[in-house]
Amino acid sequence: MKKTLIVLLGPTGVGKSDLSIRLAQYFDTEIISSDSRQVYRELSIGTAVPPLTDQRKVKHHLIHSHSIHEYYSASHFEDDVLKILQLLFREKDIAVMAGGSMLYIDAVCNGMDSLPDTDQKLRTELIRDFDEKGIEHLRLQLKRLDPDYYAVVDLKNPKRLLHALEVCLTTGKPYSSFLTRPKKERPFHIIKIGLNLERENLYERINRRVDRMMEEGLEEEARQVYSLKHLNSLNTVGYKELFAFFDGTGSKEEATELIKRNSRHYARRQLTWFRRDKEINWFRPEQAEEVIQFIKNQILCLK
RNA sequence: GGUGCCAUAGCUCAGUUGGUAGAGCAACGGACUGAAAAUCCGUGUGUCCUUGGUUCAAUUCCGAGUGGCACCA
Repeated sequence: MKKTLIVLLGPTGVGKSDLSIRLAQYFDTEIISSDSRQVYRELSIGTAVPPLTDQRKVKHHLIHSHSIHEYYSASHFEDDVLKILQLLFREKDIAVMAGGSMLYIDAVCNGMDSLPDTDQKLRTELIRDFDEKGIEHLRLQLKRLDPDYYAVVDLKNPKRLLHALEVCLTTGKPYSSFLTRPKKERPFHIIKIGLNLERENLYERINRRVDRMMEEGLEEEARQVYSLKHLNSLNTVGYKELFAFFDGTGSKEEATELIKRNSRHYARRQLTWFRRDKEINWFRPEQAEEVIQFIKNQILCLK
């Protein structure tokens, strides 16, 4: 029988973690976190890592599995998850993946085109070029090296330009030549469950959760990694705002409000992304019974 | 009780020498292929407190009312 991956997704703070434990317990399986920041072992409070009591109930994967010093990406995540699933599916028919990192989820469900590893030195050089000469310099280079991608890329988005240039310069081939995007076939079924709430309720939950994080000591957690604030892994809601406070830019209260706002913005971006995916079956967070029933029916159909 | 000031977007406020209005923040929509909790693009959502008057025309000027603030009693 073909195995099944249950993908539980939704905006930040909607209640994915709680339901993921219910599902994993019900289907007697384990949870893979699809969260781009929970992988870092130095971060816990600000990334809303499930409490140890929950982690003891059900085995979790890809939580605290890496260091903020490591270079990690959606593609690494894809590899990691596929490896974990391969092992897990030897014993279980079902696995649960829960989290809200859109690109990471996509990497697992559809795959990413394989690209060469990026050279950190080249990236640093390109960023310096960008800082010194401006975005127009990046555009001109890309126009020459990859006119096809130049025609479709967001020319105002430095990250897109930088990454395409990196690939062009390391391989000597246009970046767009790697973007074949064949949706990769997975050796398992995927059932996507989306959780959502009315916007107002969602925002209230997010705001309350940020207050709770502050009570639990987010400030101290951020202070411990403050000296590393330049790391990409720390360009993260909940930390960057506190770093600004430590730098003397604004008060603690202002930082807290910014964390709330940026979390709300993040939730909106997640919903924009998810809205496009017609494979998602939407539920409310309290509909655990309905979700379980739905999954059971789906699995019957898939047999 | 008296005097003065204020009332415009969800909030803080600007403005219209009378021709139905615009900033910041908030909010909302979108993009997204190895940095993605990142990065980037877009959108004004309004009984201009109520009510009389003047006027071709009032959010704007005048009167009254209501509410708020300050000062004086």
